[in-house]
Amino acid sequence: MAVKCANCPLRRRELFVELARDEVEFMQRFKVGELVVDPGTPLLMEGSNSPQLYTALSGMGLRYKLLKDGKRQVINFVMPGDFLGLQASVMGEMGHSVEATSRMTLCVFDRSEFWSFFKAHPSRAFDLTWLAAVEEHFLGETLVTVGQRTALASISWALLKLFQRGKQLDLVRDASMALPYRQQDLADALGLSLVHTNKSLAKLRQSQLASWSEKRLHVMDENALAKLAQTDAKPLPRRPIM
Amino acid sequence: MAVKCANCPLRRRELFVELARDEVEFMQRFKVGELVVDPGTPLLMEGSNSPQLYTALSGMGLRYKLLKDGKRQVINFVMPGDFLGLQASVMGEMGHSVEATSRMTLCVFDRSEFWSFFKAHPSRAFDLTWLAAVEEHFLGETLVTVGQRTALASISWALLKLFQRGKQLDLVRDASMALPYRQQDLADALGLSLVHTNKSLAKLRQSQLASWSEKRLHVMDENALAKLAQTDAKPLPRRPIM
DNA sequence: TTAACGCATTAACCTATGACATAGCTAACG
DNA sequence: CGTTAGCTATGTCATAGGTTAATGCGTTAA
Repeated sequence: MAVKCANCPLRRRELFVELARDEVEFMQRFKVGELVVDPGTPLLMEGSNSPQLYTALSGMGLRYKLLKDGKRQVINFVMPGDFLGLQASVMGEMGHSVEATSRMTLCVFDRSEFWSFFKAHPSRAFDLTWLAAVEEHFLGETLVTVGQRTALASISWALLKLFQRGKQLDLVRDASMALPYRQQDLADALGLSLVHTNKSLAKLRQSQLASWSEKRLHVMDENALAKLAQTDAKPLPRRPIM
Repeated sequence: MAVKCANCPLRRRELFVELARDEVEFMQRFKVGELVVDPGTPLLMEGSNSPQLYTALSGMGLRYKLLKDGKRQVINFVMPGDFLGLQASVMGEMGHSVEATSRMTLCVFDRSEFWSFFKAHPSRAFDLTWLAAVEEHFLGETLVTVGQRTALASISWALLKLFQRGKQLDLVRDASMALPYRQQDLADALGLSLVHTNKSLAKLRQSQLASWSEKRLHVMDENALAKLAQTDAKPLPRRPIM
């Protein structure tokens, strides 16, 4: 049974900006249902123009691109609140694929009504653009990481970001959260080899700043971790949720 | 004397989707003038919330981020038709800085009217989102490059993209175009050292596929270059222009 | 005219990271 | 209970690319 948008617990999280009541009602009209998928399920395919639009409600996943030689670049980690399918809606095709890495539940929207976001509700159209800008902003930071930081700093940065995201989604208990990814996923996100990722994770664990094993991330010293990652520990900017 | 939007020659280039007449008139109302800047001029600053919004009309520039240790990541190369300042408009601050690397002329829009794009003209709001999605798409490709490709392939990829962009902007004559960047700029875009970039450029020159020197890029064999870059030479998708 | 500067180029040397090989752990399955 | 498959962990060796430094060359500034 699908959650009514009016009762959506996710939307109330600290990370998200508040919606006016009429905006919530507006969204409710587009919600056609909920989808629950198992780990490994592909949700969107690069190059496709699929009619689905989702907001992740729970669980996690990956955005990624594949090269012809089989290499994979993970573009981003999908967490609750993320909006999936925007590129296909505006550009006509997805620039990357998306798949679940844990059991996920997704809010499904009717894309044939997408255009009415723009026509009928300017504030929601604005938020859509905002979301795209947030994504662009984050990809810029990722590029800095992959291009300029050392392996250890990259890994620290990635774990820190995931942890901050988790905190604001209320996924953290006792400085620890579930992180349902494989080391290979992180390696592919940072342009590192699996082996080197593994070794760097070990080093990080020894440093007592953070540890990630058995699908759980523990962060012992967020500030020191941020320092190692050559960044500051300032909270993530708030953003809209669809 | 500023060009009237109705007569804008840039908008007619192959790269851009066509605008309806009323859309052109709508844009004209926001155009407050034109700006001409010299090489090296900063246009937007990371973290700032500047009131300017630009569309590049001619000349080139860079989007980049700086790290505290002085390293720089070039996020993207700015070419005619690019829209600058969107992030600040929706998120409240820029995620990167922008500066000119050649003499540039820019179309200046009044940001205080930005909101009326959404309220008064849904199709233009849609295009704004489209632009953000295009940028996100391109950053994804860049991430693949920096994360997965070898130095030579990265450089081939970057030169190919710049060349394709140039072609569609009608900047290419005799398989060659102006490319007003330093080797350091390309190095910072691809996460490579200056020295290694220089050596790889020399190798590319020897291979007779492409050469870039004295601020001019020559592409002798686009398909072979694409192959070296591990990509295909398909034309860039069309996109809106503001 | 010279000095100073920015940029391209080259060479010598070094290291962070990748590739390969192997082994152990855990979960699923018949 | 043994087998298989997927993942993590570690050691050794190889290399792509980084770092440093020196040279040259054209342009600007005094």
